[in-house]
Amino acid sequence: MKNELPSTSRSLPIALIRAREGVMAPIRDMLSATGLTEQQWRVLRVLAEFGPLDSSTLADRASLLFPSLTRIVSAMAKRNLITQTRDSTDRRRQIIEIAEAGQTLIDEYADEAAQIAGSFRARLGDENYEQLLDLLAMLDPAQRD
Amino acid sequence: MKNELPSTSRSLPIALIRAREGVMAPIRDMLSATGLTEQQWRVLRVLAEFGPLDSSTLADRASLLFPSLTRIVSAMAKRNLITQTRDSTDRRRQIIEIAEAGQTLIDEYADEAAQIAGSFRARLGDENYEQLLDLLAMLDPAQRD
DNA sequence: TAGCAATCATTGATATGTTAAGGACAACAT
DNA sequence: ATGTTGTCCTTAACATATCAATGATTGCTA
Repeated sequence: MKNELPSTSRSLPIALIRAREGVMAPIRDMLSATGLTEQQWRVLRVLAEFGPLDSSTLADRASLLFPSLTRIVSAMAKRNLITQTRDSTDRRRQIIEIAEAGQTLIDEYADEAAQIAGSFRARLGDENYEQLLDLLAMLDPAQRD
Repeated sequence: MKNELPSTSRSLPIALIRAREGVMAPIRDMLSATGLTEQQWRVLRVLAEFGPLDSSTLADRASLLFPSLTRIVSAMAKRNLITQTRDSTDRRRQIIEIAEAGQTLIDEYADEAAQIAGSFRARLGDENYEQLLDLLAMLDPAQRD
């Protein structure tokens, strides 16, 4: 039996890309005022929520690959948005913590970011929004079990 | 009234990224055997489905920005996967068409790609899968109206 | 305790995403 | 026919994604 490729208009990868474009557009508009990239914002968000983290955990929670994280963290440290500390018991590890300037940015833009998030929830409706998150989680390789 | 930022674990942008990772992983595994990138595969898929297209339409249907498309198309033309022709009536435009080698790749891997797509549909169930596509479409800026 | 494998992180190389600027052509008004 | 404006596409510049290779430590083991 032969499987037909779905039309690209009903292709899951393409639908995910387009949805992401739609969601990120207003966020990027907001971020352009901060000088932060989307990924840098994600790093700050995670650090603000969970406190100091080692690189592995941070990479995991911000959904960034290690090589990207290395470069992003290094750029953010130069701007004093975060601090990097070597773990004293295991010098391979690195602890990353949000710095004052980073926390200030978060505080300054949290409201606007929350409003953007809220606008998408409003567009879909609460129930659809929650279900979308649940369905997306089912595709997340980290949560498959 | 104050909006709270949602926890990153229930953040829509992050959920979209992770879902995309999960969906693309097996596709990338497949593509590694072809020497195609994910985007090149998408270009071939669109051209195979719709026939020869001008760059704008192709960019739109493959969800690629123009600068990316320029580079991708140029790389694919070098490998004779596609052909580029200047539009005779409007020399600004370019018509892009799948070439024999490109069509061969599509034919060769269509089954495997369809099976991967089918496995995600099976994981979510038909109904959930369709609803996911519908919800994602609601976030697509091109379909908002 | 010297050697080796495993872990954590960085670097390199190539492709793409993103924004801004530029180049070529077309359509239109004067 | 000329200049202006708009459209289609490319180039440039920078940041990120991805995979592969390498460096730096640690932990284990003979």
